Amino acid sequence: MVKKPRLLPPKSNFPEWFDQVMFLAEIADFTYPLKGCGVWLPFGWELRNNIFNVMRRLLKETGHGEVYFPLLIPEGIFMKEAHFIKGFENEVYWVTHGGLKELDVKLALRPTSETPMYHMFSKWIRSHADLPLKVWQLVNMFRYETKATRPMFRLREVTSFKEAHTVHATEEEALKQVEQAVEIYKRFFDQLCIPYIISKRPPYDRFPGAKESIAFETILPDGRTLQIGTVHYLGQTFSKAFNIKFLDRDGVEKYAYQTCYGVSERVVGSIIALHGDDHGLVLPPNIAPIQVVIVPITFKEVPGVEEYSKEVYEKLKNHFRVELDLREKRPGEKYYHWEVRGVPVRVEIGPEEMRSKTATLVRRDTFERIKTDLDDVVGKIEELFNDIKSNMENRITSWFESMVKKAETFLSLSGEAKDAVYHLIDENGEFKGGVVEVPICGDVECEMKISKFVDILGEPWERVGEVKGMCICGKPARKIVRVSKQY
RNA sequence: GGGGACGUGGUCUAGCUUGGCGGGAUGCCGGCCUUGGGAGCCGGAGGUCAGGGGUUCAAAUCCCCUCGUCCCCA
Repeated sequence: MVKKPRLLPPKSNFPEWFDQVMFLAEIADFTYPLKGCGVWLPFGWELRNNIFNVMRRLLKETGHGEVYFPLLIPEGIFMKEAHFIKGFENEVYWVTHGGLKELDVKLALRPTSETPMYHMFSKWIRSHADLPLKVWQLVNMFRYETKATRPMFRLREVTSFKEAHTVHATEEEALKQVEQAVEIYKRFFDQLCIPYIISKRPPYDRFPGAKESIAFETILPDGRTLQIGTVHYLGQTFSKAFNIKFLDRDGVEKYAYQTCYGVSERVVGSIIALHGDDHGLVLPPNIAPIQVVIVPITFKEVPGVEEYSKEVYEKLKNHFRVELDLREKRPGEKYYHWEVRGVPVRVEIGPEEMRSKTATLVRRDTFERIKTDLDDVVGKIEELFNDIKSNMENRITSWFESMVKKAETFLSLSGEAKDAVYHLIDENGEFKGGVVEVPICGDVECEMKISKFVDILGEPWERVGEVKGMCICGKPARKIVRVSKQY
């Protein structure tokens, strides 16, 4: 029997729960007195590093080199591409002073690194043999958000911005790279047990300067969608602005084709938000900072339990990230302590286990207790890790699929609610959450009408079959768009 | 851009109306007792009441300014 926790609000109260769990699980401290900025705490930072190491591995496997570019960008470089300037003019921090002296050239704090990178790319690239160029970095970036900021999800200092940038000789190659980027992100989110949909953003919602923008979205427990990754095909927009040219085999100098793709600490927030429960975090074992915790249950009149728990620790320490909790606290308090931190497996060691040379394993995801012989404990935990991961996947996937619905039509022009709106809004007009796939004719005016009610995510990236149904305007539909409410 | 609310030990908060010893909860430290789901008891540390100025015999409290945070509307 598992008791209900007292200190953490129930997850059904998601905003409160999220803020509290960040604090109680020692992920981050957002009491720093600056809007949109927070402090990563050791446990949270380790979780963040484990998550981005999954990405690091994937990018290395696919031939991306890790780099570091400066945070400060001279104004002249920042201002080279018109779409880009326009897209970021409202949210750039500018450094204007060095000490007391006003700077001759003001400096932007990067809101993303296209401009400094592409300035350097134009120096590095001379011939087709220099291509493709594929680099990435994990850095902080700054955006002067004017809307309400939220820990992990909308920040003024994004501390963990993974941005990859590639340069190619041909459009065909660059488009192939876009597909590879999508594949990399799929594998990344799969390994983190984050469910997603992939949508092609409509032209008016593309990254500034991009020819195509593809977005990964997940759905948070309150039903709103959260963009967790983007892949952009840039064409020659930036190569022309930054003069990224190469001499091709045919002796002709040509502008290169580019792509870029990014994710941020929103993935950390998503894992916390999607898998957590009333007891706190539930983490996939592969990224959990502590994978196994051993809690000895000692009695004054029964000596030897602590020694036995150390024996168990020695058995496990070379296989897992293990913590042996010898603090002088009662077992119950320790259970709550490690549960809120999402430790996947707890090992309880008391007099009974000591006598029988066994261990009691408790799964974080289901609280199920499993007894095992000490000799089998390593294999049993490995087995449990697999079970936990697939259980987490299964239960989040079935929830997620139930949140993505298909509609036959949107709503009539008179404003009368029809199919699609019923899926998103209840009888009282309250947002129910989720995503609806709706057939539309493809005229921008119709999309504009729809976007007065909901946010348009774009068309599904995956091939869709024959499109049926009717657009808001009454004409037969020719494509599908996904709509929702976004963060 | 416009409007509103708030700022008190680490965290949360009472006190402000009507000026008069800054109190509690939680967390932290020490001790006793205990340990199979946050137990209990005793003791203790911890404060620039956001900052500055003003009114007053006296300001967390009233007035002004600044800073910061949150919320609502465009």
